[in-house]
Amino acid sequence: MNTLSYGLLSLLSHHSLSGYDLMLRIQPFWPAKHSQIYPLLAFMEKEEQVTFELIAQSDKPDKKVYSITDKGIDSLREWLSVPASDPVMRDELMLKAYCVSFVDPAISRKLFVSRLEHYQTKLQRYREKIRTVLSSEGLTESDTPGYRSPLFGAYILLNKALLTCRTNIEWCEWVLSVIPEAE
Amino acid sequence: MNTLSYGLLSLLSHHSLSGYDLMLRIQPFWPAKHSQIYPLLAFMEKEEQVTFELIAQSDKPDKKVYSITDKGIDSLREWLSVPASDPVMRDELMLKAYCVSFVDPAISRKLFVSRLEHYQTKLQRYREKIRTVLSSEGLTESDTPGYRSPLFGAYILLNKALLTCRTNIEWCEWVLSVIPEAE
DNA sequence: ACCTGCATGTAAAAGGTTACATGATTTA
DNA sequence: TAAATCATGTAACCTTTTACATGCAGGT
Repeated sequence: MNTLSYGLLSLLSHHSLSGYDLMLRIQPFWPAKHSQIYPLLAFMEKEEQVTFELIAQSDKPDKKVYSITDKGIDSLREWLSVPASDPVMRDELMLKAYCVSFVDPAISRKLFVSRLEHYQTKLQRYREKIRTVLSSEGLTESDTPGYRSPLFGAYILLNKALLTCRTNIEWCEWVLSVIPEAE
Repeated sequence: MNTLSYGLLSLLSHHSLSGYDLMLRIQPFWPAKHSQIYPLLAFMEKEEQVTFELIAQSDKPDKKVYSITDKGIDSLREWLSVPASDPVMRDELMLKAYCVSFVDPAISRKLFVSRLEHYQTKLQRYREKIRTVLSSEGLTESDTPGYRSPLFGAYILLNKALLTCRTNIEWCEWVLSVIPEAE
């Protein structure tokens, strides 16, 4: 049971999901490929942290829908009561930023322009997401789901994503303002 | 030559450094242990991206001080002209945040309080760092190093670190304000 | 016809962490 | 006296990515 497996339990604590859906949903918080998820789920099932039900589908391939067990909920509670380990961030742009002076400003600008676009696209997606999540429970954008609401976790995470995106956009724009257009 | 090796070249483009120093300096941007750095440096030396000089020390252990070669500078320029890959962030707290409703608010609060303290400590360190970096070239806090200044990279990175720290502090404080003190 | 999405899996390779190994000096 | 810092290295282990493998449905 590593961090990723607790992440899967965390997602399953709200809804039952297929391995494929789990893979898609965990991306923003803990990037992982299906090749990592599927064997982990098999292991977690053996450990009785999750169970699955085979769902036959006619239009799409059949799927295994996983649910958290009572034992899984216990694991989750225990995991929540120990402090979270430090975040790990690896960003190639930070390594490049340190030595941008070695190339022409036009080349440097491209790096930050494409990153800026990346964050602008993400911001759009998060904005839409927060609307759909809130409206799913009949809430508007000025409402805050209460602590015991099943939406609470998603809500605070989406707020974090929005704040982070905006900060990154701000930084990219500032960097572009201090790199000359040409020399 | 993977991303970490370019990161080492990036650091070496400014100063010659020992493996130990490289390990310490790359931490904020691309966490890596010495056990990963030393074999990589040996490989990079074989590839003629770097050279090293054995420096005997009396008070401390002897060290290998690495320098970037002309071939290394060429690699760096080429690497800078291709777009940076997407950043990868893995934060256990994000996984926990999604299911905090499963435990008592007091337990949840602890998670965010300790993370808040973590970022406050980091903010202090970055504030000191930016002062020492700027004053090393006789600049004050209102000055911005020019694009071709050897300080430019460090300066934009420290600004990013400050912005990110402040955003994270803001978010932790907000989360603590929406988690009840007790139920 | 070809690509994308849905859906599951395995195998090999690369990347990263922890542990083992050594040893002097300084600080608590 | 115990721990931390400086300094380098290897070996074992775990995590993550890439590639291999299959197959149907729907859109361009």
